[in-house]
Amino acid sequence: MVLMASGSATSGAAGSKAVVTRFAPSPTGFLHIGGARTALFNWLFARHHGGKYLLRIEDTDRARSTEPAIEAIFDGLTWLGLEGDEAPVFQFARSDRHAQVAAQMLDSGHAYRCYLTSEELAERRQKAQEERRPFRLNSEWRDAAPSTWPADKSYVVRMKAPRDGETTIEDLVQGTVTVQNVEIDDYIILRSDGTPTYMLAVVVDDNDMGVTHVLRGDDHLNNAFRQLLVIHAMNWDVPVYGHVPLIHGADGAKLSKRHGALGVDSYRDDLGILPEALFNYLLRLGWGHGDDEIITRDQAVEWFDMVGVGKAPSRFDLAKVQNLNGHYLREADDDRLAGLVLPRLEGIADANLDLLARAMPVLKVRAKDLNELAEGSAFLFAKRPLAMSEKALGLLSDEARGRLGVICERLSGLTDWTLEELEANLKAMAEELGLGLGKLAQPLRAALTGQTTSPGIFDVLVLLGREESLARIGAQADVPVE
RNA sequence: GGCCCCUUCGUCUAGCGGUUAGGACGCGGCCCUUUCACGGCUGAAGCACGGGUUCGAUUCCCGUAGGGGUCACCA
Repeated sequence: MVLMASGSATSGAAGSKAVVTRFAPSPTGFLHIGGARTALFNWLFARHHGGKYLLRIEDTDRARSTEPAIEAIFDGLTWLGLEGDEAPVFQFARSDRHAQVAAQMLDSGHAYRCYLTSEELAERRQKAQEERRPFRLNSEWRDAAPSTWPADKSYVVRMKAPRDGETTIEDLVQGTVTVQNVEIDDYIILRSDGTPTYMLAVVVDDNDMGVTHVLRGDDHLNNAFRQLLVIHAMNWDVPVYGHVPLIHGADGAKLSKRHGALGVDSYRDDLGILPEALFNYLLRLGWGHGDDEIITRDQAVEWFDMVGVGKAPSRFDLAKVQNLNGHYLREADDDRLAGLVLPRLEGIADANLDLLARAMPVLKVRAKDLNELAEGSAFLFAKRPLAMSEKALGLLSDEARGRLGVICERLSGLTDWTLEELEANLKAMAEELGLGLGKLAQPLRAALTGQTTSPGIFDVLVLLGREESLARIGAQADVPVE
């Protein structure tokens, strides 16, 4: 071994090459939260190291892959800002190449034709289970001479896994992981119809795409050992692996549809979450950087590294997503928010966008998501007579209605309908009547919004404008007897 | 069940032999206040258990328990 001059040292198996990562979902459903985080980590890792981040659709399972799923995945990735650096690769389109690699391994003796049928396999498995011993394939076709190959039967192509020794992976997340080779089975790389399986395709494509770092869910950790067989058989470079722990539901069980495993589109459309909030949340799930909680995209790129990724699975916590979302909502541009909220309001014309945007500063501090924002802004567009909530009605006692009459009269004489004027007047009025401002503000709030909670009452008055405000107050007021 | 992996407040995490075990979400209290929020202050809450190693273990090693992943002609 030659010692390198200090300063020119490189690190890692693929250290001398530019980093290439990939996110490779199978289009059998929407982009779920775990997939989104895997994509995020791959994107971040590539950005951090100044490398490339690629997308590949693993659609070799023709029966389960669907076009809508592909669209949903791209849609989700785009929303989160995790588009690939190059056009995505569709795995199925490369099946000739996969078959070619399989043929090569067949020739070199690393793989073999296996004429065992699914039924025969199932029988052997069941027998093994009945005898309570681990099932190991041990196909009689593994070393069969070509002369014994039946001409009239279809076959699958299997890898010839070593039967002794052990294999070790230096995983970026999991550390050193060693598996006895007997645990690795002669898995199928070509189905009986000649199509490649995922196990083959993933390795061929990663190699051909120049992927240097394979970062994926740790449900693939065992697969890595199997995939190494192909890599070694083909004499290809071994990528650096990083198997990230899975995300579980709030109850610790595997994420399923019942446990918050919604598509990211649901977080956007149903829960009203902002992409930057989900980005931040996903980043912090399984990864940490000191005490930092609110982390921008740029900071994430600067700080992210796989050494910060924990080995234990983490639970998804919607409350924290919403808290984060509240933060980003407050930070978000008002026009942007108005645009996002308007479609959530039934039958409100685009012309109201301006009012919505003007109301946003006082609305967004009170909301955790776009739905709450929409609810909070509903009073702006309510038609008279206003629907009153039960609590609001409770605020409108005879006494309160009387006071509303006084307020109505007083405010209608106001020359300037401004925050300052309104505030000065109402406060003066409260003092004159010897009341706390609340005694005036609460009935006023009820009359103006039909609710007991709203933005500051002076803000509400200004937002609604003179005419509408007076009309709403008047509708609930008893005109004082002169 | 075999194999692999994991274990710090309820949750996400910081910690990388010596700390009053830190932060955040959530929860309680107080302050601010026209409501609700926001914001500020504050409180309760954790090293799964048992052995080692060590002058000293949350930290290193080994067990136990618990959890997760994986064992397809799915990916």
